[in-house]
Order: sequence, then structure tokens, then C-alpha cells
Amino acid sequence: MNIEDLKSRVKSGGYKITPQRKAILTVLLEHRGCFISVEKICEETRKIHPEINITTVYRNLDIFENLHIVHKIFIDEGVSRYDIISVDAHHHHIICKGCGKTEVIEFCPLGDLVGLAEEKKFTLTGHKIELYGFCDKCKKKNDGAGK
Amino acid sequence: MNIEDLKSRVKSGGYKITPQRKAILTVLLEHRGCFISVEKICEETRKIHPEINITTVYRNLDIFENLHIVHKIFIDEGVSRYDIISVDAHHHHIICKGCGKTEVIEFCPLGDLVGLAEEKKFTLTGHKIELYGFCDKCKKKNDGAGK
DNA sequence: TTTGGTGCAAAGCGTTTGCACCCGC
DNA sequence: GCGGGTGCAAACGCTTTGCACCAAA
Repeated sequence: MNIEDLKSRVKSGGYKITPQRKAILTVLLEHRGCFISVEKICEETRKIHPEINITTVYRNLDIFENLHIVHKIFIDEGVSRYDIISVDAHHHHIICKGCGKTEVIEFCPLGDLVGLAEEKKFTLTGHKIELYGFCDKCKKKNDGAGK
Repeated sequence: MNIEDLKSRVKSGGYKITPQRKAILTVLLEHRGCFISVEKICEETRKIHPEINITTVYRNLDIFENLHIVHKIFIDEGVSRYDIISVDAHHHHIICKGCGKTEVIEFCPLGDLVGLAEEKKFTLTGHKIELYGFCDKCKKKNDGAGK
């Protein structure tokens, strides 16, 4: 997936290609594999398009979410984070609590759980499996600091 | 677990027993098994102690979380929800998207995932498995409404 | 040219904080 | 009586909205 693919998906969604949108998409591609905060996205986008306003970033992330270009999550209270969707199949995540780095797990261990849910008369519509921890880099940093 | 147990846990945590705290704990017990929002907790608590302020509810839920009496989650953007902890062992949840009703799953299918995480050089510190769906009651309600 | 997109400022909303008063122990 | 607890109001931080101007197609 590259910037041209993304631009054509935005276009075929009925949206115009503006320099702001191009810049945000570029940033998202550069940070593929991390759930980064809106504030960080805005900051990074300003390196490409200095005049962009955070309102525009919010509005466009919302559009990109509807176009299934990004995935939005709430790890922390009160902050939304986004990552570009690079795997179409059903999958889960390992998320670094240090830097937000994300690895995709394509395996899903859900079989037995579905049976349990049915026993409890729940009709499942979705599920979320998230593993938290520290990636190699953050672990080394923390070990060094003694915490 | 009953209200007396909870009161003694609050007391031995070094906190006083006030009518407000008693009322919030009572509400939490009555809603055991649901992740309910702070606003709902406040509303319900007012049926017992009409003058309680939402600030007090926030402050005490925070204390109860530190005492491991309640579990806080963020299902929705911008709203925290709490449920009283009734199972001490490691476990997961099935959460009804209709009413917030929660069932505990004591089984954890994580074995294979831990191996995958290690391959990717992640040091795991925790994980969350949440299944979303509709409980029996909400499903019937939705079926009736045609949606 | 036309209509959607953007920037700015203000509003919204859940949550937290400051402070004077209150009350459990 | 002391020190933590509460209510109220104001502040906070992230997000959304209203509106006039701008620019992609």
C-alpha cells in the first residue's frame, strides 16, 4: 500500500484530494504499525504542511475511519489513537505500552470462547484481543533506568 | 461478597465510612456484573443518598479502584465504566453492547499468543480479551424492533 | 464556478481541582 | 477536635461545531 493507493481510495469515496489530506496520509504511512495519538499525527503533519489545524486532522481521521483506511482505538483514558489498516483479515494486536508500537497477530484463539459465549446465551458481534507489554527497544530503555 | 465486607475493606484501606460511600457501594453491588457509567452510578446513588455530587462519585470510584474493589474500562470514547470485582482469578469478559451486562469467562486461551509475542520480542505485561455482543434480553428486544 | 474543505474561535462534555465547610472517628 | 470527605464552581483537556473564507475539480 502506498500514497497513491490511499489517494485513490479517498477520491473514490467522494472526497477531494487536498494538500492537508495528502500530508496526513503520508504521516500515517510513515507510522504504519503504531497507534499514534491525534496530537502526534498533527505535529508530524506540520512538518509537511505547517499550517494545518488540529480540527482538520480530527475531521480527516474521521473520514479515513469511515473509509476503512485507519483503525481507531482507546488504550488510554481520553485519547484516541489511530493506525493505518495494513491487514485486511481478521486479526489482533500486541501493543507496546512504551511507544505504541504495534505488531499484528494474524492468529485468533477464539474458538473455545465462542462456545462459552453461546452457553451464556450471548450473540457475539465482535471481539477484541489486545496484549500489552514492552517492545524490545522500550524494554532496554526501562531496564537501563532501573524501572 | 456483601456490603459489610466492602465497608471493612474500605476501612482497612484507611478511609472513613461515609453515607455517600455506603450508598455507592450498595449501587455497585446491585449492579454487579454490569459495567455501568459514572453518570448512571451517580443517578442510582441519588435514589439512596439524594444529595450526592458527581465529583464525590468520581473521587470514590477512584479510591475503590485503588483498593481493587472495582474494575474500570473504556468501551466507548470518553466514558469510563466500572464494575465491582467479583472474581479474583485472572479472567476475561463478554460485554453486552445493549445494556452493558457482563459475564465472566474464567478460561483464558492465551497460551499460543504468548509464544507469538515472544517471537516478536515483546515482553508482555498484561492483556485484555473482550467479546462484544448482545445478551439474550437485548437480542430479543432488537429482533422485535427489526434492527 | 461550485461545493466541499479549511482555519479559527467558541462550545461541549466528561473529568479533575481548589476551596470552604462538614462530619466520622 | 482533628483531619479526611463532601459539595460547589471553576478549570481542564480532548473533541466537535459554527461560520466565513478558500481552493480542488
